[in-house]
Amino acid sequence: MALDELADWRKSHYTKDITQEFIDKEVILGGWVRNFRDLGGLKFINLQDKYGERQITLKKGVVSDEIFDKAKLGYQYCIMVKGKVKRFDKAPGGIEIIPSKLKILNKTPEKLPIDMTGETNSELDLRLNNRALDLRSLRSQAIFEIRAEVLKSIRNFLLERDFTEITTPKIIGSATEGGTELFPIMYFDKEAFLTQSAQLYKEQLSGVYERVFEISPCFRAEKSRTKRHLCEIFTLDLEMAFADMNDVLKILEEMVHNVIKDIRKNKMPALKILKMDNKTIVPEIPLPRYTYDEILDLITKEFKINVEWGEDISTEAYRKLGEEITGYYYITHWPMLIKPFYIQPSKDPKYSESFDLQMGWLELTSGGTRVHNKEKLIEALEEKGLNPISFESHLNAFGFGMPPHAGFGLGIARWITFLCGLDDIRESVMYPRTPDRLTP
RNA sequence: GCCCACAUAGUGUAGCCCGGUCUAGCAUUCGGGACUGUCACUCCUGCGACGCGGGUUCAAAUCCCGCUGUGGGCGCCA
Repeated sequence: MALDELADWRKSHYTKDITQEFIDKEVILGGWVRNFRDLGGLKFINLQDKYGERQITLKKGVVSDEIFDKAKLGYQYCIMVKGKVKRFDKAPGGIEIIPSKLKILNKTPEKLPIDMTGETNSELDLRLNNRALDLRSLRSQAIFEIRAEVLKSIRNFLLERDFTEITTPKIIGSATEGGTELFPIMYFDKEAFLTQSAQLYKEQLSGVYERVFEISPCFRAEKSRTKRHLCEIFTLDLEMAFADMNDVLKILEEMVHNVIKDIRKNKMPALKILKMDNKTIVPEIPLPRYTYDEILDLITKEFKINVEWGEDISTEAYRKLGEEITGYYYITHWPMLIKPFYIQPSKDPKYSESFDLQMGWLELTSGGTRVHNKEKLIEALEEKGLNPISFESHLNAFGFGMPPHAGFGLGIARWITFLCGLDDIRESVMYPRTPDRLTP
């Protein structure tokens, strides 16, 4: 059977728009077949679009024979329907569409590569191989609706508080910031790298726009094969001038509080689909604060896990911590030894004005007060064994009245993973990049 | 990078330990049929699989080796 042309048909509404006020009105809906049931003289189509679904009902004798016979549909066929909105109490939402015309715009193979019925759970790797299809599933729709709400809520929250959204280069010339491995690329005839963070640029811009944030990708060339690491990550980077760590702690916990409040207010159906409506709850603020020393005490004395002072906390210890402290909490004042050069040391220089925001066993955010004095920054670079010459252009910005500033970086995907109760970070990214996956 | 595990129809699984009874079971998808209020419709019926290569054995989905793929843990992680 030949497919139909779009021709002059245009969608009049999305499924979510069709409310009781539309009764007896004609609408044109378009989308995909989520479910099709043939009862003989009666057929039901669940048409889904980007927002939800509506039931299309075809009763023999009520709709034309032509359209009734045409309605032989498979999962995820792309269709458009012109029809009248009718009230019917037994229909989902009390509303159904009685079609006068049906267009089949595209078909699918008889057997789809992943389960779209909700009957079985296809493996994540298989789902990712067929991601454009998988993203239409109820579950994926819910995850990305929540992600969209998170991003919207973050932007609203920050813009209302005089933050300026910035964009900084993702292609950089030197790989000297330290820490993680970078992806080298060719920039015409020069070697260049994909950026590991917006750190240096956002600091510079805090000396211009005072309060700045950026939501953008960063790249980590680490062959980390875990359920919480990606090679291309999306981070919220925030920096505030005329502020220190305490101001950042406050604004971050307010933001977390607000975002979850917005999700519960606007995305409750999505939370319910993910069975997180009782788990993703608004945390009380201020969030609990522990110092690194207090956490270390707990780990070594209560959990009997050996972590030396000045070491990072092992995965094993974090997992145990997550069992003990289930919600969001801060760990502050990390040893200067394991923090990057731009972090401000505390009064006792063994410690630093730094913090992590944890959710259970997962690290969500790192941040702190930054060094804003050029001479001290040069000293700090040298102490970390880095060459100030290669930071010349960055240091340059610190010569023109750089204000005291503080900030943080937050892993968006990790947060989505936690908010949606997912098992694997890959599920919270539309097209995740891992050491083993470069397509789709 | 290191260690461990797993691989059965389109999808998800049972069988493997203890070789023969497996002509490989089940659910769903898919094909055919019945059905005018379903919503995971129901019922009848049919098609469809042991990752690849080698070995042991009278006999291999089952035991052994290699390869490939996947999963998990650790490490790395501004």
